[in-house]
Amino acid sequence: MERYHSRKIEGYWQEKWQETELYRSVVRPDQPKHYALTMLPYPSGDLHIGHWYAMAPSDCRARFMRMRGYNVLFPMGFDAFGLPAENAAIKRGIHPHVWTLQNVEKMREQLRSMGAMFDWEREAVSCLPGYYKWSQWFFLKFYEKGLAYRKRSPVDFCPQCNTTLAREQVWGEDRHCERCSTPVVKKELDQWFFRITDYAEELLDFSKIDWPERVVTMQKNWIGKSEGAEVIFQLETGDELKVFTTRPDTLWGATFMVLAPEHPLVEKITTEPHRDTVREYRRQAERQTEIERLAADKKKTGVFTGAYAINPVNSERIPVWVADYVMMGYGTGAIMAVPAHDERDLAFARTYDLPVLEVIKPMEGVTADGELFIGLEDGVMVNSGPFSGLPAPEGREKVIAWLEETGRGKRAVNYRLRDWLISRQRYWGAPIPVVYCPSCGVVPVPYEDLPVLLPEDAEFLPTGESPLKHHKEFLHTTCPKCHGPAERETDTMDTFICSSWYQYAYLSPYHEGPLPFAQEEAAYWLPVDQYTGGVEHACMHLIYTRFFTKVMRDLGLVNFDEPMLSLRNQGIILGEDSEKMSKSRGNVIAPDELVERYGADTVRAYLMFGWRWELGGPWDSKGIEGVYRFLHRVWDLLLAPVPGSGEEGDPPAEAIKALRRKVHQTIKKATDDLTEFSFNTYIAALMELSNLMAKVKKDLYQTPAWTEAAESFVLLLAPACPHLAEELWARLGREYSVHNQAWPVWDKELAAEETVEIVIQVNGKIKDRVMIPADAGEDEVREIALEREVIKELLGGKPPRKVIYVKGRLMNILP
RNA sequence: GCCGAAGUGGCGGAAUUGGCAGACGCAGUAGACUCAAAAUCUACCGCCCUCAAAAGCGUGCCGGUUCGAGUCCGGCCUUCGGCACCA
Repeated sequence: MERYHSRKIEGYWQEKWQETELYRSVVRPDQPKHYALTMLPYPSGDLHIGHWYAMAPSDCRARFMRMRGYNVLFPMGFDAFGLPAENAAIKRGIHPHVWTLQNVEKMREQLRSMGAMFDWEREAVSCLPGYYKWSQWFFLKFYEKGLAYRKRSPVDFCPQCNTTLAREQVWGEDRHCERCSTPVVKKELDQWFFRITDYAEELLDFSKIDWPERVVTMQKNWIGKSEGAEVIFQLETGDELKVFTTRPDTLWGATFMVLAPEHPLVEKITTEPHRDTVREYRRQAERQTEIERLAADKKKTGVFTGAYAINPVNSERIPVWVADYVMMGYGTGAIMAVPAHDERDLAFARTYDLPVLEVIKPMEGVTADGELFIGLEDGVMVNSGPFSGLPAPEGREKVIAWLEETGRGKRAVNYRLRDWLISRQRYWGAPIPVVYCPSCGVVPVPYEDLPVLLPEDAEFLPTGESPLKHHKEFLHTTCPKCHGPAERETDTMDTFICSSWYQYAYLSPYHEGPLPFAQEEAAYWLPVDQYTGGVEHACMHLIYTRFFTKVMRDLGLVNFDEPMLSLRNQGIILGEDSEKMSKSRGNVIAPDELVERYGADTVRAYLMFGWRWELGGPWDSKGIEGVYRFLHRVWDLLLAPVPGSGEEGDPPAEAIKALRRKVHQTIKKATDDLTEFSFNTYIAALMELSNLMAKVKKDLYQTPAWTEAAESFVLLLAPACPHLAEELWARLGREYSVHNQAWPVWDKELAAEETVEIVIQVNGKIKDRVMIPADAGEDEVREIALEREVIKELLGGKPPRKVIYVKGRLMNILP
């Protein structure tokens, strides 16, 4: 008999699927829809095993939903702008455009070899003008709504990538670039920002989405909401100094003020005798942030300005200091220091011998850790004038009310989240559609002039300035308003903008018309039902795309609040040495070679079977052999005839029952597991069924029970191994295509066990096992159990004190 | 330091959510087939003691709740992620 030959059948069916447009997804208003989406790849030119690990199980899930009767949209595209293309150009002299499109072409082929149900008619490539026209369109809409603005400020700059970065793209303690791991430096630049902070509060609401707790927590931490009060301190110079505090109940304990070195008031309020030291300190601080932020020895330094502030609650005169432990970028860039109840303030006070005044005492029964009551939120206010004696949480509210009444402050909320810096000083991105006119100022490019085309013939050398700046024809333009000479913005947009709306682009790629996507498609498919991808995007892409969708809703483009209703993260496949895969380590697993050797179906099934999907782990080249053997066994099991079958008498009724039982149990298990993304146990269940089928094959081959088992098996296998299932389906004489069949339904009665083994415990220890009818009641089981020799002996003729019975599982007898 | 996730055989991992710990697979051992090897098939496969059986031990550690704990509660330890002078 012909053996399982993966390469032959996979190529054949991939062509057939394409010819018959099996995976075209079209709007069918009478059918429930399911929009399954997996994160789009960057076209690096090589699909690696991580892509497979993300996409193949996602495809399996999408196929499962399709068989369950949903009209499924499962699109694919490319996040095609970005640095590697430009770097390749610099290094090897290939134009980014050529490099990228070649890579897209290659990866398309690699993706096809996976046998996924992607609808290629909906493919979108973000570097094509028909796509980035709309990325620019969104910029203009954001600008119109006041959500895009230009501002000069100290920003993070990656000296390796030669561009500024968003706060989200700066990682780790050493504040390195997310792409190249180089530590970033600060630069004072004019940059475009998106006002994501306007949506901070709404982004904290996760009630409408089923996302992993992990991602929700990371986003909550990232947004970093803290509630408290803004308090106004009068300075003796007559200036007002605003500070943010989460602890207005500790106001009476404020014994000094601290300004960030960059605080605008510093220069103004510093008195003559202190001017030189303060200036020197500021210079030092500035240098330090640029040179080495790593100095995490946390020694507090600062200088006195000579100025004094008046504490609004008790009119105490308190000194104003400058210190670099206060950051300009958070709150107001100034704090009231309460050394008695804040660790950092205490360290500072100890260093410079400033007074420490205790205003919160532990509640009765609670003892403070040290001599002071640092950081804890409960306690009783003391030394706080009329508020003394109040519990601290209540005090906070009362003090805020009092501040508001007396005009000395107000309730305030602060977020850690910063506005999204979207300017990049690179060539390979969508140009920011703005013109600078000497007489009209900042002028947005009119919608009808979109796209602002990226010129092909730029010099993309990494100078730290945008290459477009040196492209004269691009740079020089006319003002859309006054038609006088003007200059274009030469920075391009962060590629995360392109990926913030790609799920909408797939609906009608490169859409022509007044809006970025077709409304009739949107009305049917949106929002995304199931999103899958890596957790590393928790605080970047996944926040940005939520932000985009909320803005789109406010623009009237969509009528929902969240882009993706459900999200699942896969883990990471490591090299066989348990290290992260990398070319330099030489531990990279190439999927193309695996497909060549084992076939796509084996690779798919192994990626599902080998690990818990959300965890991932090290590759095991022996493990994939096991799955390969399994698929070979399946082939022989379903296709190899049993010589002389059907000749000798009736098949045993018990075996038939057992087989049917297993089939229906497996249907249930597979259904539950795929619903829950438990791919490994789903494959294991198929293996169990095939093991049983192998055992009973010689007795039951070609009986109706066998046929039912065989067909069910193929249907259950179809989402995981689409090619093999299609081939088996055809060879079993069924009509094309297996992927248009309905998912099998399990029959509760057939799946039910007739007899079950229950465990008999005495005092919680297993002493005996006995088969009982599954529907036996407690009394019946008790009778059987107490008659067992072992149990009788252990009880010594006495009646048991107590008997616990768990139906169909166990009986625990206490003597 | 704060937040989160995870610790189960030699390995990847199961365990209907409080009820037979180790499904399924990898690796291993023995056997069958073979001149031989590979492939395939069959059996065994947590630890300890034992010729064997029985007993005993066993889900990171310590304690608790319970007839019964991998699962629940309290306290630790380790690993991996995220955040971090955020006022």
